[in-house]
Amino acid sequence: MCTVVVMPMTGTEPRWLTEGEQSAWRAYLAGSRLLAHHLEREMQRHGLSMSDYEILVRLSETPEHRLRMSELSRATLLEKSRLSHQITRMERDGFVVRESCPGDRRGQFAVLTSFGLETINRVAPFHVAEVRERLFGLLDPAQVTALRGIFDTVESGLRASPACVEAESAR
Amino acid sequence: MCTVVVMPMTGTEPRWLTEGEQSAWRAYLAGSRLLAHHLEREMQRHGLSMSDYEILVRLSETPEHRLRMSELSRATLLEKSRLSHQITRMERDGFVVRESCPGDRRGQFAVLTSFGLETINRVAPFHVAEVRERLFGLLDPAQVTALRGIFDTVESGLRASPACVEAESAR
DNA sequence: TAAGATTGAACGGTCAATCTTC
DNA sequence: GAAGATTGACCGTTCAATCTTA
Repeated sequence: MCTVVVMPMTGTEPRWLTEGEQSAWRAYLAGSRLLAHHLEREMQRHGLSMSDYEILVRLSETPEHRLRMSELSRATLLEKSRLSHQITRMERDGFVVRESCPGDRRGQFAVLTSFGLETINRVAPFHVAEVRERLFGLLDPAQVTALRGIFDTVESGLRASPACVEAESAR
Repeated sequence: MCTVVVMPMTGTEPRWLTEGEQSAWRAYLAGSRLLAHHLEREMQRHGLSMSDYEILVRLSETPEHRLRMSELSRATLLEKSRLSHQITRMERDGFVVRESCPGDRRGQFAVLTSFGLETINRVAPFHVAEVRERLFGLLDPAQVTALRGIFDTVESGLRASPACVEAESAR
């Protein structure tokens, strides 16, 4: 919940949210927060954070099981310094290794280890089951379609904005 | 993005997400993450974090501009130890003060200061404008309704689950 | 000079332990 | 013993500075 009061709309540029928008906003904030916390806690039962998991997924989806740090940063929306710390921890835990990049000596690859691959293959079904149990299993097809439409729109809007281009530079 | 691959459904208990679910899930993860980061950054331009903001809102909505720590914890879904640290910082910054509770000597109130009230009144319109620009201004009425329905459902589902009752104890 | 990437310090969140009062 | 709340240590994220190669 992050807005103050409901007020009547005054024209083409309303300063407040309508009642419907306000209740939608509060539902979104509460629901998405609870869902994120829940998935994080469930993931911890397998010894992973959601960041760990997402990186394992991204790497496992590439043919060579490897991705440049900068590409991984863009794919996951993680700031590059955060990703660097993250990969350091995952290297310590045996999920990935770093390899230098032949064509560009500034570049580094994050490469999935066989242990990392085993881990993602083992854990993924549990995670999918959670997403199904807590989200898609509760929604009808129209809601699934709406969910996609809403957040595709939000994403496009933000990617087109100057503020986002600015934030790109950190990735 | 947090699921592995798309596979055909096998019966009543599908182990994977359908293509439609998968694309909805990825859109949600990307869009909600970008939106949260954007709102956080915009809020920082006013010298507040989103947590600061939410607490100021909650306190400003009560008649006496005060709330017990435990109530505030439940309202914001913040773990009680996190809330305690948070209020310590906000007290340092002059937004709130702590007051002991007459009827229950274990209890503490977080109380909005006049500076805190001025701050929320000043900042709220900017925040509402951002939520409008980045979310509701891009959606049609049916999408707003769907957003509420989806996350009300998610919230109800999680609140009813044993895992959530367990997490309650930290609040 | 810009791009790719890393580093360390500071900050915020989490966890377990603690303290007081009911 | 349980409820309300706090504390300090640890861990992850952010920010600014840095380093290397293009």
